[in-house]
Amino acid sequence: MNLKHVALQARVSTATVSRVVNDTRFVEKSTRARVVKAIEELKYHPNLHARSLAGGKSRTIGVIASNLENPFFFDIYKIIESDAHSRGYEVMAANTDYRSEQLIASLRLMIGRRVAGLAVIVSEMAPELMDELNDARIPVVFYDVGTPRGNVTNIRVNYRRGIEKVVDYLYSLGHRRLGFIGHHAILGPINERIKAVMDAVARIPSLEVRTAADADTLEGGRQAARQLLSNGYEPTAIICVNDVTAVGALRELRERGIRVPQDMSVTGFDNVKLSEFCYPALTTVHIPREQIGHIICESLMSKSGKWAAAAAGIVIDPELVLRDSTGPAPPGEPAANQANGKGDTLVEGTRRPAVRGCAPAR
Amino acid sequence: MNLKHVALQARVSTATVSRVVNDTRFVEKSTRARVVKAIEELKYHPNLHARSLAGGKSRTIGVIASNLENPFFFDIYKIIESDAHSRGYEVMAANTDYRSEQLIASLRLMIGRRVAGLAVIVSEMAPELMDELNDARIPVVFYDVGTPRGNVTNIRVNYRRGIEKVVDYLYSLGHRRLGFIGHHAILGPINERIKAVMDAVARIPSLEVRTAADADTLEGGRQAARQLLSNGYEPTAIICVNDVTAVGALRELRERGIRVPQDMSVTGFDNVKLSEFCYPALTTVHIPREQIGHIICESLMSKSGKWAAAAAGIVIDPELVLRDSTGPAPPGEPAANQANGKGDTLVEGTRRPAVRGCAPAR
DNA sequence: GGTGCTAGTGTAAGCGGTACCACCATTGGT
DNA sequence: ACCAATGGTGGTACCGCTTACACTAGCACC
Repeated sequence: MNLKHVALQARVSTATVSRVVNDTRFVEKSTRARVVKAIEELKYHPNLHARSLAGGKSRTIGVIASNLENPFFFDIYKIIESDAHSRGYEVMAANTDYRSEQLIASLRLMIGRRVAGLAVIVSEMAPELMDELNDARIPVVFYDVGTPRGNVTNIRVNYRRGIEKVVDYLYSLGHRRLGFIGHHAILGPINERIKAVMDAVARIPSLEVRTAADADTLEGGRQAARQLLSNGYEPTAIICVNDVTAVGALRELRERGIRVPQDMSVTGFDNVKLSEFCYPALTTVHIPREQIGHIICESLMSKSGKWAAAAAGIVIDPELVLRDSTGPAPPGEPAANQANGKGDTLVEGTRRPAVRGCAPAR
Repeated sequence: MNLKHVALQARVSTATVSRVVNDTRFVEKSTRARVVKAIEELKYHPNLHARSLAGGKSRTIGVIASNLENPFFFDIYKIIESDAHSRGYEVMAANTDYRSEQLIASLRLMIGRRVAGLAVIVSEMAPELMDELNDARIPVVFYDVGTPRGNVTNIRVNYRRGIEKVVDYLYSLGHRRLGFIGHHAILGPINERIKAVMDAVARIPSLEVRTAADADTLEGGRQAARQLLSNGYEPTAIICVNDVTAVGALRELRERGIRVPQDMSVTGFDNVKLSEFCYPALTTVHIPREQIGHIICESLMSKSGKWAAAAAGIVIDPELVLRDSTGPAPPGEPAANQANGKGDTLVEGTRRPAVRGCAPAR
């Protein structure tokens, strides 16, 4: 069951067995064959803990995400995993569920495992934790939180700019009363996102907005929509913090007999695959998850720190993707300025001719 | 930054530090305080590899799934994770992407890490691997593959029965030409599933069916639907291997102007949350993922093997869930027997009155 | 005043590998 | 014939931690 047993069986020393297993140095063919045979007979599987301990260096990189259930996170995870595998690394994932205690636990776990690198893709990040991480001397990449320091790289998305594009676009369609659907995440960045929405709206005097929040799930989006619409407030467009919650909101609207986009426009965020497959397809904001994943791997695993240094300040400018869930504000609303005068770079999605009358009868 | 350093700093022995860290035995208050202080000052994080190695026993359980991107797998994973955490275990996940080499790699990884238990939720499983696992003396639970043996428990879903219920239901609605959308999984069980479909159809003489397959993703479902419909074959109902591919198929149909369920009925499988949120909501078959997750944890982590023994033969009988994606076969089809005479247990989903005319104009 | 507990602590033997070093044959060069 | 490489192998000191065991006080009990 361990090296010694195999060595005994193959009548060699443990060192030689180790050489065979790791394919290092020169081992005579016949000896190697004996060892391989012994390994198979004894069904020997090297103890990875012992290996890591003795070897000192780890070949695994950790990924901590807020909610792997959301394809946004999972897509990034997958990229990291495939990049890592192709370089001979393993990947360990951990979910925080937006809970900071869980983040702490996961962080300590990763440090305890002495991972070779760590990607932290969460919205809840306390400064103390960053210190703790910094002292652990592990290469770290943060997405969307934290600040670059010694061994930590930082990738940011200009979320604010993305929201502005959405708001401007909705404004150009004549929408004046907006709703925002967020998700529960008590700490920093999410509030920062709500703030981004508030600020984007505040730039334009005639706009107003109300917010609601629930879990970062389909059901959460639905609940938030319900909450948003339950107070007599009647927005003509709902901006959702991401595509998943947007799909949740779509369902609530459908069940209320509110047609999208005729009666109500809805926007998502992230441009997750699902946003193309739901009905109606979501107007959303594209976040280049693939690129993000690659950058993370690059700065975590490339020997030269050059790239990492370059990436230390990377900020991504997201693009608007137009699909079928947005349209002109319903008539009876304040006169609309239909021109899209903002000069934003719009990416035309797989948009089809306006769709009519598709909500189920109540 | 190891035990010794801490011991030195706190002027105690390494054993005492270990006792403090693990909260075992009796350590005097003042001593403990000194140690804790030293730990914090030195930002000490115990090396988990060393711990596992020295301790001998592991507190982590492994989960290997075919495609964690599919909520079916992820839901089970989440249950396992939460159950495990509440018992003080860690969880390590691995994805195989339906690739058997990846399965082998993941399996060896888990064995190498000496996990305390292993849940294998995949469709690709070669017998040799089962042997290898069996010899590793690790408690294992298989979902849907393998056979119970020494330390392996087995959970099965009567997939065949589920498919029969779907076929019978569609038949009762007058459908005679069916399509089946699967996904690429070369090995055993999936073919077994296609076989289940074939058999279920073969029971009823007037039925015919054709199949298509692509990846287990939204896009894959769409491609498979495209493939299915591209040969001049005109089914009136499409049975999908799971909800995700069904949602993919829905999109393809929508884009072709084929109305669901008026022109075409579509069914999913699994009853994933998404199946309620897509449009139209999917008629599907409920697989109790929560129960499955709990059973897995129970048989992996309960000290008494009683439960495990009981679970060794567990077979789950899935239930049909009716929603909006199925309806009577379009007129012009062979006379339909509208009665649902099969006496199946049907679960009435959140079904709303028949919906009309909702596909976008082409 | 021994004897037997118990609480509190130190010592050191592993856990299963890795990797450095030493050693022994062969070689081949001079 | 001698020495230096070189291929192939064994010996063994760690890696950082847990844990059995030993030891020391202090205290209650005959």
